[in-house]
Amino acid sequence: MPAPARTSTEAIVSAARGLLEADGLDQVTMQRVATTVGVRAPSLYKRIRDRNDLMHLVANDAARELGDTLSATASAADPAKDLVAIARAFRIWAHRSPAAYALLTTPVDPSWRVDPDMNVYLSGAIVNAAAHLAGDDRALEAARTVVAFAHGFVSLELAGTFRLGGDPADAYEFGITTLVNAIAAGGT
Amino acid sequence: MPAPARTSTEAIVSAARGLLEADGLDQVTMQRVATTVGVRAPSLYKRIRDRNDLMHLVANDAARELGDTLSATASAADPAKDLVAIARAFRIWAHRSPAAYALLTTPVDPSWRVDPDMNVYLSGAIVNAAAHLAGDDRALEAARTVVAFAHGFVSLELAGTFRLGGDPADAYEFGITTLVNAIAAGGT
DNA sequence: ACCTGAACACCGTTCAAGT
DNA sequence: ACCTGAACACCGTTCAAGT
Repeated sequence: MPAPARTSTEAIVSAARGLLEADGLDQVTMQRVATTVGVRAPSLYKRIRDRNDLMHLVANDAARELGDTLSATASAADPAKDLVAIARAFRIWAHRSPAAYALLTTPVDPSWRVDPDMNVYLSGAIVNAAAHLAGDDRALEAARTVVAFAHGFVSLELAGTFRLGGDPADAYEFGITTLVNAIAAGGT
Repeated sequence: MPAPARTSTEAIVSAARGLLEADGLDQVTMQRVATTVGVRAPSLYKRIRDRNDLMHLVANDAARELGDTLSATASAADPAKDLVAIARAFRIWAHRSPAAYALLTTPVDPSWRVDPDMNVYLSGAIVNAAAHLAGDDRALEAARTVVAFAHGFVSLELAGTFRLGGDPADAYEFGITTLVNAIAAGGT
């Protein structure tokens, strides 16, 4: 009784994320994921509990990737510049992975939410830069404000809700800069 | 050959929205919607094209309702106070209809997006107040900034992404006030 | 130990047949 | 003109049977 493992959890999550970004959420079916990794649907249940669990893993995977990106952006030299650079990297990542971004920020089912510790990791770089800029006691508040604006802007932009006149990149840059200046000045 | 209309598009949309808010998006099935309005699933297709069309109608309905709420909030006396009051009403509405809010702002399928004119109506009160506060030429920019922050904050809050220390209502109030002040001062 | 076909309970959607 | 049961192609998930 041999047991040739023909796939892996990693490959399954990666396939699901690929389908998500390419064809949208409702094309991420167990059957399509299975055939993508070269196996039949029932075999997936050896590695994941169910489809909700799979979506949760995909969300976590995207969060880790975004967290890595933001961490790699901070240079720790100038906190104000870092905060702007992080916000910029945040928007660029979301534009590259719009479906994963939506999954991450607006889980369709509560069980899809990323793990708490992953959320901490995800916001680490921003909170760190905010602490340097605004002081430890105001770090969370400042980080929250920046994240709220950045997420709100990107989310509306990706959803196509913006009746935007000018260049969105300029508007984003302007909003973030204004916010960071206000934080540095002790405003927010 | 009589033809007793046993339901209506309005009743169908209302039932769908009720199910959405009560049991979540994937409980909004054609069968449950149908039995809720006292009919069998195939009959729904006499009034709506398909499930995507139904979700689109639900999103539009929610947008109209939110638009009504925001319009009713503006008093046109003090634009700065109006903007804060509108932002407050925005958050309260979202908290009362979290599932509809998510549907509205993050459509799972592109076909669910609210109609362009409904989007204009939805942002009307905010743009109007912003115009009074910042001038016509900066109105859109100012409105966009406020909406980005408000949506971002509420969205993260509802998704449970906030590692929030203090009272979120206070943090929201503080952020909006700071933003409105900055706009009034010509900052953003 | 992993993989599979068959089966079950569900979907969305179509359509011929009823009134 | 609207409503319905039956049917079709799909889901997610379970499980006994294969190797």
